[in-house]
Amino acid sequence: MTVTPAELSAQLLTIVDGALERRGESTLTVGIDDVSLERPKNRDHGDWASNIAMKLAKPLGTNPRQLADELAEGIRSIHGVASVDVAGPGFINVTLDAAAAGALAKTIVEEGAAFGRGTLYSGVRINLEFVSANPTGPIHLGGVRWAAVGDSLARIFDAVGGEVTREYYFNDHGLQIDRFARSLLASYLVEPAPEDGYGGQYISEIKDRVVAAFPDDLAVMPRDQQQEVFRAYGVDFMFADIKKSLHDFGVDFDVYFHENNLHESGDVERAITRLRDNGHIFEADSATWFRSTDFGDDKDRVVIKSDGEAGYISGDLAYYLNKRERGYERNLIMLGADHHGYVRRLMAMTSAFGDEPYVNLEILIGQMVNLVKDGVPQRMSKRAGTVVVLEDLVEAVGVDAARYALVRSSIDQQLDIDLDLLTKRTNDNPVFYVQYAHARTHSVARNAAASGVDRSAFDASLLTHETESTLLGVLAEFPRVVTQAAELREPHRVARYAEELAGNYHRWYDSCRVTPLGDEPVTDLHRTRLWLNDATGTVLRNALGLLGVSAPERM
RNA sequence: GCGCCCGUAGCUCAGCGGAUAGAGCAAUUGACUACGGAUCAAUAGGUCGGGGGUUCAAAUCCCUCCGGGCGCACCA
Repeated sequence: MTVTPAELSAQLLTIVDGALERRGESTLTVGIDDVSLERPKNRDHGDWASNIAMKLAKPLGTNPRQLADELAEGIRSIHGVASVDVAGPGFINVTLDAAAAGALAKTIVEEGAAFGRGTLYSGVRINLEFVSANPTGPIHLGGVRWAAVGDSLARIFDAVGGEVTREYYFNDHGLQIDRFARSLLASYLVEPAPEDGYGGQYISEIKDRVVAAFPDDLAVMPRDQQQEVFRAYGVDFMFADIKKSLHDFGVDFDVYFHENNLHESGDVERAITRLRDNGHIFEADSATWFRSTDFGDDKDRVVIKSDGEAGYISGDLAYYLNKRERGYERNLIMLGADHHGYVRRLMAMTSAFGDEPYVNLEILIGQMVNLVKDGVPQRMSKRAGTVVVLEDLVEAVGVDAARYALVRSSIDQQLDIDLDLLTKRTNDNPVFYVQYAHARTHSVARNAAASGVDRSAFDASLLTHETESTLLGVLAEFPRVVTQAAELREPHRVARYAEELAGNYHRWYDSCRVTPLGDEPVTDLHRTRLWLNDATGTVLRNALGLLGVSAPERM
């Protein structure tokens, strides 16, 4: 019978409640989070530790060690607990017996891909918008980061029961697109690129494709019609390219939402009307404004400009309402640090619609990606030809290495990408360390089969080696890591966990053999270890899966 | 000036208010006639940017100062 940290926590909660009851304490409530056990860094402190006695000592007006002793007494009677010690200022250290801890290996193998999944967002409809790069050029390094992180986050939400929609906001309305069209046209007419336009090789390539695809004679058309052709065809081509490169990167969106729809469907007017009805709209300087300062924004925002055109925020208003009407209770948008100024106005909008900011709408701000060469940050410049786009990155290091490098750091941290480093010194990217560990589990399993070791027996009490109990402890943490990554919106936790697991596996491999040496007989210890080996492979595969990184069986 | 993020080992970065702050790379030294050496073991390397505060306990929370990045339009 398996003893998981979750079960242990639940039982500890009962014990704590009992202690509170004996004291006649009714005002103090203790939740499951308060008693969640942590894995001590130091092995001498047992398999699991709780600080609950220290937390409760003060409100109860008691001595933490005394309380800990009392709780420890109860914990000793839990099935599978080998020993309980009270240490330091009042830590309760729990050591499991080998059989109870080791049973997990079998559980994991039997659960397979389901191990690690949770229920945090069961049935919750989540809309996760990310990348959303303008279709005016290929996806740059920054956008690639959001692609990797966003997709991984979506996988994690899915793993904890969320009904996730990956959404790409396709900005096909407004000035940027005009500039793009004018740039294509200029290229076609062999004129210099517009001052505010786009340059680069891809412009001329797209131009050629438009010319090839357009059925009629472009040359005889008036200039404004030519530009319209380049706009319509060019955007489609660019967009198809973006879709394809994202797909090749392992990122597929469920919804590509066209901003134009919001303007054409009347959603924008409806959104403004709704705000007006709620009294949040005013007229000034012949423009129409949203009084966002009523909701904490630092200035009011123009929704209809004095020239009658919709202000930028109008699209956001309509888009948010549209998402809400499509039934998403949680809407997340990932943006780069250069957009962090939007957060306040978008939260003001959320409040103005009567929703709860930071709950119904959440903006995840990720810091910028720098291209580094020989330790020196490179200014990414189109003219200097130092722009790195999605395809460049994948071509240089491959999808797995690229995704892993982008997802293993906190998004709060600026990220340096050194292509030479990632390419030449592959050890600098721990993805290979993790993948190798996974490949090794399969290699071991193949050898085991060849030596006649199978999973016909399982005796967890045999898993007594130090590296085995450590490995089991790490395996047991996986579900919590996934849940925490979902709660905090931090996929990098899964990557770091995978590295830790891989390290513990390698160490175990080094000291515990699954296949017998020479003519030694096959024993139940070998068979049981095969379960542990396979369990580790399963968890490594599950973890890499959450990152969108492959788990090769051979390397 | 205001706002957001960052400052942890030589470098790149983890670190959920807890026990002796960790990993990879780089450095030094070991381990293959043992399931793959893309591995493992060991050594060295830290005023957790500075200063206050809260707490039984602070890298973690609060205040402040100093550095670095980014942003503050009737542009999108």
